[in-house]
Amino acid sequence: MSRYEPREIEGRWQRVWADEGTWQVPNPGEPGYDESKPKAYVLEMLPYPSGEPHVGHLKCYSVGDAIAHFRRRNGFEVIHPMGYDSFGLPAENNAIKTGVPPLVATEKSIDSFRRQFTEWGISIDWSRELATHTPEYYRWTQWIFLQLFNEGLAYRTKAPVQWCPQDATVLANEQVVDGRCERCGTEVVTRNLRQWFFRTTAYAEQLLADFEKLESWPEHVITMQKNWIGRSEGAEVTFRCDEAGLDFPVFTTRPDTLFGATFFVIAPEHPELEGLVADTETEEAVQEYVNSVARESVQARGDESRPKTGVPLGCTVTNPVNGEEIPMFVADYVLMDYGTGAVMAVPAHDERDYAFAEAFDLPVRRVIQPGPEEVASDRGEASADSSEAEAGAEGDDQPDGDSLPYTGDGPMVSSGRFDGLNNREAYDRIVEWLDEEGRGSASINFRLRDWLVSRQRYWGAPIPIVHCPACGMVPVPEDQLPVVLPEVEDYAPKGQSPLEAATEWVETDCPSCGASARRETDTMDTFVDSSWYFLRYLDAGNTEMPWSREAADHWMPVDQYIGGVEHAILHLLYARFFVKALADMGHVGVVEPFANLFTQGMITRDGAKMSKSKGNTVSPADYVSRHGADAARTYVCFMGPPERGGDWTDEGVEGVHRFLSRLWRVSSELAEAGDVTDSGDDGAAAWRSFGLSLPQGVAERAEGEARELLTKAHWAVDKASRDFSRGFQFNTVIAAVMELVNEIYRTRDGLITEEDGRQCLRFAVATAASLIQPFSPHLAAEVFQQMTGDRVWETPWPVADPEMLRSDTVTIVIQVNGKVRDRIEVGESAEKEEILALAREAENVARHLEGTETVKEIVVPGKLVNLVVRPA
RNA sequence: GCCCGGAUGGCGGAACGGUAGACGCCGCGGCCUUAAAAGCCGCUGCCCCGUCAGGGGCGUGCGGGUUCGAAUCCCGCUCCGGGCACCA
Repeated sequence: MSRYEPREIEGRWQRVWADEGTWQVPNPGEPGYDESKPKAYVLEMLPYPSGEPHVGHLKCYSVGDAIAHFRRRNGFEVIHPMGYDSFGLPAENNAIKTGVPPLVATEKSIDSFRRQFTEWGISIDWSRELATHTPEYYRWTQWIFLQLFNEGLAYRTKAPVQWCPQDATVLANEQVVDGRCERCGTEVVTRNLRQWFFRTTAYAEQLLADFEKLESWPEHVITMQKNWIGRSEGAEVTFRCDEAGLDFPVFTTRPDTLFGATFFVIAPEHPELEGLVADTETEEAVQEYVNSVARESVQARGDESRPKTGVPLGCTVTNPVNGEEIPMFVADYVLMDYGTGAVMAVPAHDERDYAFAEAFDLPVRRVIQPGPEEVASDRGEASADSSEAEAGAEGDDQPDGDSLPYTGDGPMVSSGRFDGLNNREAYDRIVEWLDEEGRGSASINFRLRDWLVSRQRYWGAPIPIVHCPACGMVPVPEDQLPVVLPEVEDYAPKGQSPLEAATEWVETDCPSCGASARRETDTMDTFVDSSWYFLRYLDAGNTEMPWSREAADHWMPVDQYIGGVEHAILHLLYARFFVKALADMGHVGVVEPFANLFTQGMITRDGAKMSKSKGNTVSPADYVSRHGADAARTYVCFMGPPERGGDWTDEGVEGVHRFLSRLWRVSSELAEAGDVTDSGDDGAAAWRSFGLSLPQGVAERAEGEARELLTKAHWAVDKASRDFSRGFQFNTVIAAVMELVNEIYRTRDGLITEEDGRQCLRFAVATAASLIQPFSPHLAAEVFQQMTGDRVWETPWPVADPEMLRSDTVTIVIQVNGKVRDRIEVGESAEKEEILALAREAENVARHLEGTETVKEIVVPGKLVNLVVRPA
């Protein structure tokens, strides 16, 4: 007998699918679209094409493809496209190192990705393929930029920004991790530069609120985004500096501690700082301090544990609640880009202010006493009496609950007419009072900042703006798009865009007045490209617009999005922002792009993340050529729950290959044993119409092993269907099919010799093929055709017959005092009394009941009996 | 520090509060073969009693609790992984 040759089988079916365009789905209204079916948009995050695909890609697209197949066979019209996120730094850095232009390296890599996706047999609608580096695509990226610009959602401004010295470009906040560049790990520094931003903060509230509109996202991804957006409620309060004639608003989440403010701190980047100290004796010291802070890396400055530093400014502000003059400082623990860049310092009730007060020997004034619970917990009777409070605050012999800084709740002290009130109540009252007095108001602050989108790099979409000496910033007219990325000689980053060197391209005429003007030379962050690609798939060939509203209305939102958790914040947040902005402009009808999100876990090797430097990488191509795509794909889905990671082992792939070989072998053996047409045309017809059924009479006649095999097949269908829907438990779906194949082998010898037995075997084998199809589509197609003459991908997902899931007898476990002592077989509908009687008779049970009296009898029908006894 | 995950045989992992360890890997034994590979069949949590048949005990990171019954629920920890963090 011949053996399982995956390469041969896989190539053959791949050709069928390519020739017939099996996975192509037109848009509604076009020929071939089935309006009667519900739609499903199944999408995996598009790959960044660099070199060859790795196992992470294999897993992502294997998982996504399984979902796509499952949806198709459950009656959905499934759109499942593919593209490439092909602008980006790695290709550019590679160009600098090797001299190979980014375009050349990128397109070579795309070819490799496309070839491998085909060899893996991923069911992709190639008619919708896109690559973000092509002018056909980035024309529309530029178009969206202009829409945002016209809406005031894209703007250019000078601001302190994060600069990566290695990549010589600015970075978005989201691209700075622990003060280092997300890409290259270099410590970033702060620079004051004129840059382009998208106004993501305009959607901060909606980005939070619309989590409600999602169907199913992993909870931890939502949490991460919520933390990133970082909404906090509080109040904005104005402190006035009379000497300078300036008002300093601050944001505080604790207006209830206003009376405890004993000093005031502003950030080194604060715009008023320079003027405030100009021509004073503190000017020099302040200047020196500001310079030293500017030299520090973002990481060093972010270190919470190091001692507080700062410089007094020699002037004061007035606390609006009590008229006190409190001294001003500049200190780097106050950040310019959160709140207003200035804080009121309440050392008694804030860790950082306390540390600063200690370092600079500043007064600490307690304004909240420990609440009742705290008092109870530290046996000292801390006086809640407001008149005595002052004494307790400065004492250095305080017991536990009284220690400062105190961040809990309790009654107010030293707070004028708010004394005695609980601080939570005082919070509202103080805000009300501030509002009435015009010295402050309730306010909400977000951690989220606007998205810095300009980059001083080459390999990205040019920003479609022209700078005219007369007209200022002029958008390139839509009919002149795309602004094509020019070729340059030198990609090396020099702190300004390499596009500056393309003088012929840079020098242009103002679209507005015709005078000579210069093009914007910064390019866009590549996250801009990937923030809308899922819309372009819907109408990929459209040359009039980025997508038609009808196409978007039909297919959006993405029903199932699949990708790595590493994009939990950046990509997903940006894409959500884009869709909200586009919705407000009327270009799409949904406000959330991804209704359901699935994040797959990372595959490791020898317990470690794969990397070229560790030499533990796995090349999918090697395994595909050795064991076949089906084995590699099925293995990554079998390793464990797909949302969790897993460690790659060669033995594991071989095990799956063995399982697939067994299925193939029994199939070809059966094909030889009897012609499919033996079961008549109605055999194949039955598959088409019922999904899963046998020729007339066979099931009814089946007994013994034949019956057991049919039962197992229906059990597998039921189990697989349930686990598929239950959070994509692919590992147990595959295990169920393995069990079925094992049962086929157990019963094979007895059944293969006669016609009915062969029918049952054929049924079981076809069922196994049908169930494994989402993971091993080639082998499934081969086996299913051998068994039924039909095409498995055109066959509905099978449904188990409830009659076949029932068995006549059930095993009842008998416990005595919770310990399993025996098992009995009883009729399916046995009565409680009958079961109990049989249970007591069971040999081993009877022994354990000797010399005892029964206290309680628990009977779980069809499952177990627990006899609770005690010595008589 | 705060917020999420996770911990089950030699390994990856299964188990609506009801037979812990499905399925796979590794290992061991048998069959086939001149031999090997491949394949097929079987065994495989740990310990103890028994010649066998079989029986008993222990066991899901640790300590408590709820329950007839807990890997699963509750309380308190430990360790590992991830995210956020001078955010006022």
